Amino acid sequence: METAANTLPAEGSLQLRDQLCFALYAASRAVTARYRPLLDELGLTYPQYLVMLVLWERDAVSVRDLGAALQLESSTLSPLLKRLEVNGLVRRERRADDERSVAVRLTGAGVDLRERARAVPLAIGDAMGLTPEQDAAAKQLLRLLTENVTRG
Amino acid sequence: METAANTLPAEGSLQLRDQLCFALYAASRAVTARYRPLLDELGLTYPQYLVMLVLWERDAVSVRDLGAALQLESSTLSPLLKRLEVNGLVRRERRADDERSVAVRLTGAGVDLRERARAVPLAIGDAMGLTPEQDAAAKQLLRLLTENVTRG
DNA sequence: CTCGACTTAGTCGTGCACAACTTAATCGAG
DNA sequence: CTCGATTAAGTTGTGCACGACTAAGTCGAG
Repeated sequence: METAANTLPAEGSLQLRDQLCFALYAASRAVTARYRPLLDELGLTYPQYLVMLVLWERDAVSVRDLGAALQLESSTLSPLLKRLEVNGLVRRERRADDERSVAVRLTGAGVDLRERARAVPLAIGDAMGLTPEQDAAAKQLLRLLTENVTRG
Repeated sequence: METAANTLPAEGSLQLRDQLCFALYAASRAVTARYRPLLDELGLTYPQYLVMLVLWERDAVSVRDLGAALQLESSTLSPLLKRLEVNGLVRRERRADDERSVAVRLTGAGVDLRERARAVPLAIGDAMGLTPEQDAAAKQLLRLLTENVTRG
């Protein structure tokens, strides 16, 4: 309900503060920054954490399917997965039935990390400080936005 | 084939698709990707475009004030500004009254680029496809989220 | 005036993101 | 079966982002 004193949403404004894109960019970096100290404790970066979320849901995922889930290119995932492998959280092996494909699997350490990670979304949800209604509304709007912007 | 396609059983708090943080991260990258071809025409990256937005509003801004406006560190801005300078869009000069500070100023080409950039927010706003009410609601939620997550 | 604390830009190292490209494996029309 | 098209993963180069650090200028208490 920002009216009068707050707004001048001119058509085609080049004002930084008017732009949804900047609010989005700033919010995304602020949230990632908030995750950083928590994920440091787990030895993960934020994109690595997202990969682990996928693997904790369903193990033995191809690089292709990881990319589909996270909307990331193999050129981003391949080095990231190599770092996760060096850190002992995943293994990679070519699939026998299709040698082009690589199955990414959790190691014991990768599986074990899940329990320590359970506190993370709770802490972040707390820091976000949105009501359940606001959280749901934000997710809905962001998914709509992503959908529109991706297609079109 | 055999394994499930894209079903999402909502059971745990570590589900990727339940997390606002992922919706935010994906939306931010999707919007930036949408900007890319438009900004390529102007010879700008998305963060460079944000810097230009600030300079088009108010010229002769210090690196410090750019950082405050965009929430970016000097370690991000310094190389970015150097690239803008190489591309002929800005000049940098130490302030006479405080030699620590650097004033970033638009060149003629930098000023001229503003008119060509006017079409960009219109095209993006169109691609986002949100109603004015949804756009306002998203901005409000994202600013609240950023505020909460940054402080706290 | 002096010297230590603070401020401002900037450098360096690490890790994303992504476009363009490469390599290797699989598929499929003829 | 064959060979060109397609697909999967990875490599390379560029440009953010940010933490840790550095160099240089400014300020202020004594």
